[in-house]
Amino acid sequence: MSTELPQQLSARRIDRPVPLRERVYQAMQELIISRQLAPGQHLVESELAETLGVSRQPIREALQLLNSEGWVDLRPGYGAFVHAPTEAEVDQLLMVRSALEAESARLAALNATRQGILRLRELCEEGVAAVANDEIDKMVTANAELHRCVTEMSGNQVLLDFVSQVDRRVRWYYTPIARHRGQQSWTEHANLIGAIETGNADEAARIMREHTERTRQSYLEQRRENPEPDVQPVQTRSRRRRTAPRV
Amino acid sequence: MSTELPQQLSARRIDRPVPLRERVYQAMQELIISRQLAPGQHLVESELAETLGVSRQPIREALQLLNSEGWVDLRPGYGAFVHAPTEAEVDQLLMVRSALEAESARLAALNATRQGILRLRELCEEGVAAVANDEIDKMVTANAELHRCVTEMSGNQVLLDFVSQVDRRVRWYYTPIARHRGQQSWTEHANLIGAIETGNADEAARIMREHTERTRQSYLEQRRENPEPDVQPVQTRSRRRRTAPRV
DNA sequence: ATACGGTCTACTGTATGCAGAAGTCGAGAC
DNA sequence: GTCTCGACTTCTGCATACAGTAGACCGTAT
Repeated sequence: MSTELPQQLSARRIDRPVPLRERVYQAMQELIISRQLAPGQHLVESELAETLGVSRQPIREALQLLNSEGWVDLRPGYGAFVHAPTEAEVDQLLMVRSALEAESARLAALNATRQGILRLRELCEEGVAAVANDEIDKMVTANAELHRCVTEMSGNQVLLDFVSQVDRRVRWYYTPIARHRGQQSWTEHANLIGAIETGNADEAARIMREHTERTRQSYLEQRRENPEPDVQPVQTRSRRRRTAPRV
Repeated sequence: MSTELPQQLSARRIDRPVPLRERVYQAMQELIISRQLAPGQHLVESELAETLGVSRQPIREALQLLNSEGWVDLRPGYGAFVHAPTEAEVDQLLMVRSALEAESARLAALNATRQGILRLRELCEEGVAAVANDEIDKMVTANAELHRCVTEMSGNQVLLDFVSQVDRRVRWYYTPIARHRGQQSWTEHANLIGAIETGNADEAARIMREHTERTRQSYLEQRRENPEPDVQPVQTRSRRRRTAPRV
């Protein structure tokens, strides 16, 4: 081997064009999270295809994926519908999140690195600052980042996959009412980081558990105050009428 | 409404024909679990289509699903490959399982019903009997059933979904070396049931945690004895040669 | 031989076509 | 007016067709 290409391997392998199904998946997830596609809504493949400018094939594949992650329900023979979570389901999902996040914290305490701790402290400061300035978006972002960082520090890739998936759905359900519970949340984060830093696994897990459990309680309270604000009965099959309704 | 149909609603709604993609999914999962499709193997869509007697479309949809659950890896532009778990990944998956199963036990203890306990005891007896008679299959089945039963008793449907998914994969990875650890396992199960019956949530969670943790340790030991028995390097792209190789 | 380059083929990604199912609308019977 | 029945429409599920690409094979030059 005399012809060796310069060691610029950082040039990164050539980027395969991202498959359409991926981009459709991303796009539709956005549409669902942003409520442009309402829960319960019937997703007609041909409409989506036209809207996104692709054929039905990538749409169908994206729908499969969205279905398997709980964003849409695929009813054989009837098509896809945006998933409409029940109150009980959200609660259950938050419980699962609790368990997984607690485990993350436990493992993170065992695998903590100096850089990791520093990063956590940074994020914590960002969060506190965001609360002080009442910047909701930054708050949410810092919170998500911090939790993700903890899970990454667990060193468990499989766990990271699961938690990411659960968290995305939690954010979808929960974000509309998230702004509360800002102050206390970041004190808890600080305690958590302390426990992780000192390698106190059980303590870290306990704190994380209580932390996420409080989030769940907060959700339940919110729900009790304005119960099921948008509980349109899932229309069994919302066909478009053949002729436009008279105006 | 004078014409009311007899109250035989138990007749159950008409059964839509199960979509092909579902059956393909089932079939392929079987093929993977039974090792007829080896880890790392390239799954050519047209071959599968011909083998199963359907077109590529349902195959592709099934592959999407299998991919999202970690059974196959979809490499854009290169096709589908049976997932080849690394040792680390299996370990990590077993950790996640531990956390989720422990949570199941905790919740089960809080929601225990008389019937549930009875069913658990039944399964436990079956398991003990299977061990006594050295019936591997029955052992595995009873074990799976028992764990599933516990998760069902948790009353958390979301949790049940996750645990089921994780358990299926664990069984795929782990079954070949499962037979060990029979005896002690069922004593632990008995203790677990006791804790659930008395509603001792923390105790139930602790027992389940240690129980599954021991399973993980057992896995690690097995691996240490015969490390990576079938670690064929994943062929990057096993094309079929144009002309059959000369015999 | 060994290296290089062109052609060719197998495979994926995407689009289109077709059949069947299920709801909708309207006309006719009562 | 209300009910019933049948044609129509729209949608999904599945199959097929087409294009682009990446590797395999093979001849040629060195």
